[in-house]
Amino acid sequence: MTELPKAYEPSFVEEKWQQTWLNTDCFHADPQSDKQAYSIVIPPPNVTGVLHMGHVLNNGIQDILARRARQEGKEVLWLPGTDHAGIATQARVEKELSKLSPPQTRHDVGREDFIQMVWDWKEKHGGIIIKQLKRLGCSCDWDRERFTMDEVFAPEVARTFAQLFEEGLIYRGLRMVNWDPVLHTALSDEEVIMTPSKSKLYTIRYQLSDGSGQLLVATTRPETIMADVAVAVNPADPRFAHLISKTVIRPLCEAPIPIIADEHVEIDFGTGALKITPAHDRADFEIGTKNKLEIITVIDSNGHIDCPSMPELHGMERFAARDKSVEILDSKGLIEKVEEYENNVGISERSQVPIEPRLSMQWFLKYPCVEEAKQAVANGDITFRPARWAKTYAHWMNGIQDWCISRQLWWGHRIPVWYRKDKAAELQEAATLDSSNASAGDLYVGVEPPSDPENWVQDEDALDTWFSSWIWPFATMDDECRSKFYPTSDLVTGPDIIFFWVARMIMAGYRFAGEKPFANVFFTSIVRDLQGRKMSKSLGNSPDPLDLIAKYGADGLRFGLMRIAPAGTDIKFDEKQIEEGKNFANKLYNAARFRMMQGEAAANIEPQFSAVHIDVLAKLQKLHLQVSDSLAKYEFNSYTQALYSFFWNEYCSLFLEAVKNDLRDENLAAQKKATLITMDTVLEHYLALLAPLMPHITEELWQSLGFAAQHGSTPLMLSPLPLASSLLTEMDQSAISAAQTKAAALYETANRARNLKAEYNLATNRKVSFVFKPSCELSDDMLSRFALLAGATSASADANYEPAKGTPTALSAWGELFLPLDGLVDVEAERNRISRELNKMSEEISKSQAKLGNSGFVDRAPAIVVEQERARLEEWIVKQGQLKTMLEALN
RNA sequence: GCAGGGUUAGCUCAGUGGUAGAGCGGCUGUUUUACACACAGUUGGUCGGGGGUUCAAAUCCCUCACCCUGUACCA
Repeated sequence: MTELPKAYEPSFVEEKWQQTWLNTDCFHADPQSDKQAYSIVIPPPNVTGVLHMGHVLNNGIQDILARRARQEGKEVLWLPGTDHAGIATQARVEKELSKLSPPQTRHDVGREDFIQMVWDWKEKHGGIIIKQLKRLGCSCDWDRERFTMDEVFAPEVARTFAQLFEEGLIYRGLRMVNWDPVLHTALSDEEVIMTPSKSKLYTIRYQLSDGSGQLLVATTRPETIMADVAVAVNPADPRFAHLISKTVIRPLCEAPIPIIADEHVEIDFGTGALKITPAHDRADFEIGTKNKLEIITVIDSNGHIDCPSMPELHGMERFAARDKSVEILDSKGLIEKVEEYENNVGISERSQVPIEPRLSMQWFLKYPCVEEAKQAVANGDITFRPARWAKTYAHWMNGIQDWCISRQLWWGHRIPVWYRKDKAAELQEAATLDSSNASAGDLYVGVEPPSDPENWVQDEDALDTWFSSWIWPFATMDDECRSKFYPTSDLVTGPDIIFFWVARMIMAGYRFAGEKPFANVFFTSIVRDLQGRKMSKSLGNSPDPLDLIAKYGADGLRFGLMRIAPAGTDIKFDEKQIEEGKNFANKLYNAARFRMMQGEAAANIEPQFSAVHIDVLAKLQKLHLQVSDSLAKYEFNSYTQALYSFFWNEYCSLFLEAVKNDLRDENLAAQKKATLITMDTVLEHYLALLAPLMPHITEELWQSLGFAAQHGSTPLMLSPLPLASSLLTEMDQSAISAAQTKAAALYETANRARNLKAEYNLATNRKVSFVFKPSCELSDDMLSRFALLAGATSASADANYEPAKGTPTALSAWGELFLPLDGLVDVEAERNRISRELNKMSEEISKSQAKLGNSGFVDRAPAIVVEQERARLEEWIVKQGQLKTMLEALN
């Protein structure tokens, strides 16, 4: 007998197999293979990031897809890598600098040294997440790991820029952008989170220059008044028509400014008059441009007031300046009223501070291949799952705006643009720069620096991180790899980056690789805490997956999370679920251990199969179908659930309990052989079906149960999937169905017997005997399996059985069932029990009769449904008769 | 404002027109030689409210409420 611990200990086993897989190159993709290709590129996590629950879900799904594809005989590339994450990483290192004494900034260090520091930091702390992904068991081709700034990828980014520039799609210009005053950089619209916040709406009196009265203006930003260049009213507003083209006195930095007419002003909002501050508001900028108004800037890049002519405010932080300017206005008697007000404020995703709309010189991209990208999703060439995300995508694509791709950062891809030294100053002030300037020889744009670098000055800015990740699906591959594995098969990612990443990759794919980047996009759920909040570091509500792996094993974590991952809605994460994953692993381990304890079957004997053997094999065959079906529909929770319920309920609770005696009783050698063969078949198939989800424990058991040895030492992860069609080959369908019916009757009858025992308060292990007045032929085989399942010492069939008065009885698929208790039972109680059952039965019968008496039902319902109802009714009537007989026997 | 999703047992969730389900929890019993990370039994639901379609509605339609998530904004 094999000595094995009673409980499964995952950590040793998991790390052992992770090592083995890596050492034997199991995950390596061969572009020269003639097998069908299957490929996924990983959504590259931030190089400085650590694994969170979202990653576990995301990469768990990708691993299932990749491993299953290998089993199906495909050549699988799962391409891993990390993202340099410009802002996040730079901010991380700047934080370190600020901790020095005295605190330093990147400017103290200088560009080159600072970038070197980030690289050093990346070498030291980066890539933790890669180790964590390996610990999760991810079967990525680690030899092909890419980094968005490595020596292969970086030139591709520059090449992309250069090509788009030449096409005239990239230009530089003075535009209103989202400015982050803490990080000192522009942000794309997608990086700004509109957040409802409580603020105040101030109504301010602007005096007419001619002294004939005042104009009330409502604003939330009195600190920008010094930059007002006009007040606008709606031309259709009769209240103000007579004022248009008059002037009012700007209340701070006093000067006359015109009253203009513009349709953008809402008549019904506020006072109906809008102050125009082109330098500090997006809409005002447009109105200003349209009306050719001056642009006055009074807030600097730090978010401080820059207005020397207002010394009281000059240099103040913007929010302090707001209070101060209200104070000043109030002292002049210019505040009409102050109201509480809720409006949406744009918050920087990165620094969490309100962004400042600011006029600045930035690089922009007009997206390429927008139409193709739209069409691809609309016509199903690229499938989105769940499908509703296609609508979100279409909505964004229809309102698509030019992408601000420059960031005032040092860590990242530096913009590959050089200015002619003698013209640099002039060029950098130009309102618009594009390929026409390059053709004039003033600009150089290219992957390599110009050949005469001394004559050129490179642009200071870096590119938005997403400008590198949008080419990830093809720029990570060399030509050979691309010809085999591009376009990729599936992309698995979160819906939160549908615009940041997915949409942009589609456009880049069409533009640069001539084809869609992937055939399917699966959007995962978002993992939330039990209160429904998004998991975040600041809330501290995100469990560390590594802790969970330590506690429950990577397999347990994967299983538990996948089981609650619905397709389409968010997950509320509950650690209990992960514990169940661990319990399941333990169950599987013990079932395998049980098999190992039985040894091998005698060679010289014919196996004798019973209905329960055939039944479990038929259920296994069905499981094969459920698994392929669920995976084909990307329904990972139903895949997991099907695996769970087959193994725990069908195999362990029913089948194993019904066959245990075959293994114990030495007179049942033929049955034992059948049982061992069946156990081996089920386990072999089952481990393969489960392997994509729980790769470690299945690999371990594959080995210890001897399946690896039988297949020439092939590890499970490289073994082809056993076929459902290889099961029950020698039986026709009707024989299988007959066996299943027989097995179902056995299990159902055993349940009745257990219920009966419980009803009479007999402990599970109380030794009892059952007697049947059979309604069908009962073999000794079936009776002994029944006794085992029911926890009885014996069961017998006796057509002439005369029960003592009051003997507990039940109806079963096998006929009347008796539990003789030697007169221990109260006749009255038994009579009551049967009467209660009879009442229940009568209710069901009348309900069913009413239904069948309804012509609407009989005529319109599908024939099969009506038939079922009739059969049910018939069955109940028979049972009713039996119960009546039982009741009479008691009297 | 607009769009999408959700509301089913105490909890987490399945369930696309035909007798309301699973796991966990609760309660009762069992250390029966694979597993107490277990086994057996059992208790929990006007399927968010209202209306409609239908012989039949958790399921389809309308409406209301509440909760999410996007997205657009008026100072």
